[in-house]
Amino acid sequence: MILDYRKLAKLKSTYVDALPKLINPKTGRIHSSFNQARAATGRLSSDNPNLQNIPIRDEAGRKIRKAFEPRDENHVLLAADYSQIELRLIAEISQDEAMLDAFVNGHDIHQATAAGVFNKKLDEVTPDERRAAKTVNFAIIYGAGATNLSKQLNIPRKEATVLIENYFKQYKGLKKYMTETVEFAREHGYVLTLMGRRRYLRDINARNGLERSNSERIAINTPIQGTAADMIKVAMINIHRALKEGNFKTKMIMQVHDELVFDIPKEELEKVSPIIEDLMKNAMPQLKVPILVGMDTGKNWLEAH
DNA sequence: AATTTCACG
DNA sequence: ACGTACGTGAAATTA
Repeated sequence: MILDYRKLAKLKSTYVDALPKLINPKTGRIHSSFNQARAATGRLSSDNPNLQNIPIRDEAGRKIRKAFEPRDENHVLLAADYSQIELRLIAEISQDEAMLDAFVNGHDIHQATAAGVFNKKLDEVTPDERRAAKTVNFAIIYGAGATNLSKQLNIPRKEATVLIENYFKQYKGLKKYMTETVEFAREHGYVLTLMGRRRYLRDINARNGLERSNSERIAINTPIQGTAADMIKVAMINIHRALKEGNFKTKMIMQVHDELVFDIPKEELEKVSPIIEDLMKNAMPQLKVPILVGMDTGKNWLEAH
């Protein structure tokens, strides 16, 4: 009951009460800031208000997302998302054969991972196994250990250890990438995204084991999260230019890490949406791994997903 | 002013 | 032997 209460109190104080106060009387809209040099990985952040943490995961929160609408009834919102961008990029960066293969062949990556770690054929994977494999995929990106994974999956630590072992048997290239990235960081004191942006890691050679471990996880995660950030930034620049050069009235109004949101006059939709899709997919055209973009429109932000 | 909690990717 | 999942921002609570 306390948790239920807090869930609603959070939504009320952070969104329902706060957002209407931030509507600019001249424009009738909320004008937040997107900070370009704040997040250590190269992501954007958003504040005043933060538009990158508008609820979506549960029913009460979805009602808040519904309140975000296009400027008028002649416009629609379009949301364009990169599909599993960080997993695709770890496959690309590590050049792991099995993971690249899964993406190239258009497999469901979580299902493919489940088949590997549970020693099953693709079509024999159960929904629970797929869910567990999804958690493992994300745990790996963040450098989680067996203790954490066991808590996430509500299983004994030993079983989590086995899952991780099977995972790296399946994706040997990922293991290699992680080891080599930490070695690179120890030697140079920084790590790199695919586009060459650096993040320095002061504690990578710390004598304090916890500090060192923290830095090692950052070393593993930053090239992935940071490359995804680089990619969407390139896409945003190219899209902005294309909208300008085409004299479109479409406005790019939000970015949420792997998603762009546009306010589009209905009559422009047919012309503009393939341009957006193309420029998002091809922001980094030299990659082996396929990059997919999902797109949807609606009369509010919830419907556009 | 610092910490905790919780919203998102 | 133990223990550690990455990146944010806002509101409420505690010091």
